[in-house]
Amino acid sequence: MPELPEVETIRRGLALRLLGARIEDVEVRDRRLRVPVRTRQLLALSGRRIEAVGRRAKYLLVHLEGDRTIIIHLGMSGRLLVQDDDAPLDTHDHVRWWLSPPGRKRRVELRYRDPRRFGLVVVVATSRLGEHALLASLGREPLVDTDAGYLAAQARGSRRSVKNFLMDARVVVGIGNIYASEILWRARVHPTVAAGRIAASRWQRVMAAIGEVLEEAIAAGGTTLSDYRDADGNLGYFGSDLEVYGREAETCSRCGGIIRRRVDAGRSTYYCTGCQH
DNA sequence: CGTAGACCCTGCGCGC
DNA sequence: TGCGCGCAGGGTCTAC
Repeated sequence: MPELPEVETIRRGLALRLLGARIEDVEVRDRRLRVPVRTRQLLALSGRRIEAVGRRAKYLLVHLEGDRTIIIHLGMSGRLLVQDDDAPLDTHDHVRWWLSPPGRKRRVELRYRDPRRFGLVVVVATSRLGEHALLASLGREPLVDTDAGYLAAQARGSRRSVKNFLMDARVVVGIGNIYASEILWRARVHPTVAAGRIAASRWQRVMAAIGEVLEEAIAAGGTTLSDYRDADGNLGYFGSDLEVYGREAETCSRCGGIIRRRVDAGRSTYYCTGCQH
C-alpha cells in the first residue's frame, strides 16, 4: 500500500504521539505475516520505552531502550492505528500494543492491521540493525543521497526498463509503482526506455524529479487511493495531485497528450504519449 | 548474470 | 442481489 512518502508520514505521526511511551502490554492475534511474528520476542519488550521512530526505505523502525528495535513493514494493505480507547476490533487486527505515553493518564493503543498480510513485525537488536537480512542489501535513500551520477553508474549497461530500475530497492529505495510513473512523467522520460541508454543530463532530470515528487507527497501527507490512512487514521490528500497514475485516457496537464496505461508483469504503468520519450 | 514473471493474500468495484 | 473477474500501492523467489 504505502510508498516512501506514506511511510514517512506515518513515521512522523508515530513519533509525535509515541515518543517516550512505555510498552505496557502486547497481544498477537495472528502471527501469519510475510515473516511469522515471534510472539514471545514481542512480549519480552514490555516495560521498555520508545526512544525514537525511524525509517529505512519503507521499513518503520521503532527504537526501544535496551538495544531493541521493532521493524514494521506495511506491505500493500498494512495500517498502523493509534487509538485513545479500545476501538472495535477488525478481523485483520493482527498485533496490538498498549502504551503509556509520558505525562498522560490514559494509555493508548497502537494497532497493526493488514488484510493481505504482506507486511511484517520483527524484533532485532538495534546494534545489529544494518546487518539484518531485511535491511542489509538496500540501496540509497533518495532524499538523502541525491547523486544523479550514482544512478547513471548503476544503470550502465543495463537493458531493463528505467521504470523497473527505479523500483529496484537494491539501487534506490522507496519508489513504488505509483511514484515510479509520477517521477518519470515529471522527468519527461518514457518508462520503457532502457536504463542503460539514458544520458547523464537525463539522469539529472530523473534525480531531480525523484526528490520533488517524494518531497511534495510527504508535504501533502501521503497519497490516498482506496484505503490509505496516516498514523491518526486521517486520509492523506496527495492523490488528487497525481499527474498520470490512474488517469488512463485523460489529458496530460503539461502537453495535452493522451495518458496511456500499460501492464507488465501485472503492474500498471501510466505515461503521457505526448511528452515522455 | 540479469531480467521477467509468478506468487504470497484479501477486498473491492464492476459487469452481467 | 449474487457471482465471477480483474485489479490493487510490496517484496521475494524461480526459471529462462
